[in-house]
Amino acid sequence: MIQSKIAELVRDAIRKAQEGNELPEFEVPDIPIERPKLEGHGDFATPACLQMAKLARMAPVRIAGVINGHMSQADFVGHSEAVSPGYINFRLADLWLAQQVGVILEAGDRFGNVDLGHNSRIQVEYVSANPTGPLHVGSARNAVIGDALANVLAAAGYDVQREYYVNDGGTQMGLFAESLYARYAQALGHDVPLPESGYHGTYLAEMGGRAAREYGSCLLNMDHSEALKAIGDIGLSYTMETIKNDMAAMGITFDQWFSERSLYQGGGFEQVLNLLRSGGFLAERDGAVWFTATNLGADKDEVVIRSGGAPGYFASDIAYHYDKFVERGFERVIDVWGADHQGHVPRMKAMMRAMGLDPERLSIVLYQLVTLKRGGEIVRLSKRTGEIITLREVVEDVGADAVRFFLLSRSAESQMDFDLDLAKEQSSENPVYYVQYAHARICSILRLGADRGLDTVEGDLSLLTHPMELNLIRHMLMLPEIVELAASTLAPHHLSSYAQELASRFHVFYRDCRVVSSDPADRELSLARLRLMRAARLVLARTLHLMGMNAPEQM
RNA sequence: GCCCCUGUAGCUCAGCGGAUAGAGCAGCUGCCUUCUAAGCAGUUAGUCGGGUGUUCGAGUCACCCCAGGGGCGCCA
Repeated sequence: MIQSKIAELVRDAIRKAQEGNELPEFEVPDIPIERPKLEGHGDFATPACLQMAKLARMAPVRIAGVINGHMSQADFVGHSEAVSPGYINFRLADLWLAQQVGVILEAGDRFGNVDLGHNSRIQVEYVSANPTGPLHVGSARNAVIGDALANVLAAAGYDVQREYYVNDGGTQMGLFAESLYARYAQALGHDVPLPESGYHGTYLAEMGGRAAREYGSCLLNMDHSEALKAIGDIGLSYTMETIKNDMAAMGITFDQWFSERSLYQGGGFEQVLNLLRSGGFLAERDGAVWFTATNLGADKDEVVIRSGGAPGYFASDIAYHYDKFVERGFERVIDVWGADHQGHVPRMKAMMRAMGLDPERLSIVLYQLVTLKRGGEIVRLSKRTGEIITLREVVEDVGADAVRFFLLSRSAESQMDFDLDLAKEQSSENPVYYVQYAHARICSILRLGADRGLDTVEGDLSLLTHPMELNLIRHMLMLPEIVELAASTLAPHHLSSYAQELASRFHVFYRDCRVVSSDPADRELSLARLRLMRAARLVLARTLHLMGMNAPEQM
């Protein structure tokens, strides 16, 4: 990346200054290259001289002046200057910038890629909501963050696998089966009450009716535990069907749907237990088997096998992560969790240590829960009581792209309100359309160019000298930095502000620069600008796709 | 009580230890005979919750306090 090339120039200049005795000898520290906030400060700047003042026993400005005096020429640097209080500012060369349009076009869909991952295998596990009903809106943030993260990591050079963990075992699943059985029996005219703590949503009554239609009364004659097992599997297939559809409505597809039950089907679970036991990480207490996480830095121990003999959820988590790292060999795993599970994180890290794995290989991205509102009123959600707003409703109401953009425009750790009424009202004012509109406008220009028989390949890029052309190109070139930032900090929200700024620079360009001109004298400039448009479209579309959004050709 | 996250413009939020803290929305004022006005330009607006430190330099790091959210189950 260009930053490292600039740092190299600076290091080189320092060395020359030292050889010429204009600077004293000292160990040269790392040279930070940053993006100045103010446009007047150039494209890049280094505050290195501020840090070197002590080492050199000179005023920072003087150091900067000396170093800048020894700066070598480079095709990408148009100008560098030393300024008070001791910065060296760099401005990219206009011609070099213009030529980058060709570089972007050549890279095509790969523009923006960086090699952080060296093709190492990484898994992103997200959504993973209990299969006890349709997805509710709360899962939307998880889905959007996880999916964009997976996209960004792929762009950053990782071999990414997307996974949904299906909690098809455990207590909640049992309750679900009992509740559905009641609804099924009711649909057939039998007065079977819903369990006290069961699921009361209306969707369950519909599922009961469907089961009654599809399977008749045959389950009623079965042994009750057999019938529960059967209705549970039927319900599971129903919910997985809707969950997959809901995800598809958001444009999300998983590489694997991993069944919790499958963890107990081979001998894998016993193997992991033995591993922990032989490491001395298990203890019996009150008839249950505990994972002694407190010995590994966590604040609490955790039950693995309940006193009734059934494995607890943490047992599944252990076996599941063992499977991820050891059986399937992922080098890194990212779990996307709601903040209501944050207390669980230290035990997960402890588990990694107990299994002899570097805890750094497991990253848990926590996002704060979204407070749903309707006309300013907080909407409480619970699948059990049936108070539920489904993800599908919201997607159909507000639109998948708007939901994605909104949820990606804030960092995961920020709490946010999602007012469903407001989202609908504002949808025409939503920034999502601002960005997509820019893309549609570019497409419109390209269409006109094609109509006039102008090609988009031959243009002479050196004709791109207008400040707004260069302003646009400057920002297009930042995509790789954004990908690197988002991937290394696991924070895909950086994409949305980048997209907005990119769209803004295009709109300003559009105002000032006519692309397809009817004046024959402008033909060469038109061709050059059409190439620019093709590159701009590429970068904008790539950014939208990284966010999981569509890049419409018309609006 | 203990642990985690958050507190930045009227509202919703960006902001990798660096220069004069930004955007969108809302408000006000202008701009369509030429590639989409879902656009552009101008304008109003901040003790960065409060305090003390660390540093050449703090919205950013540390500690304390205040406020909001979440967690502290043989639920997941």
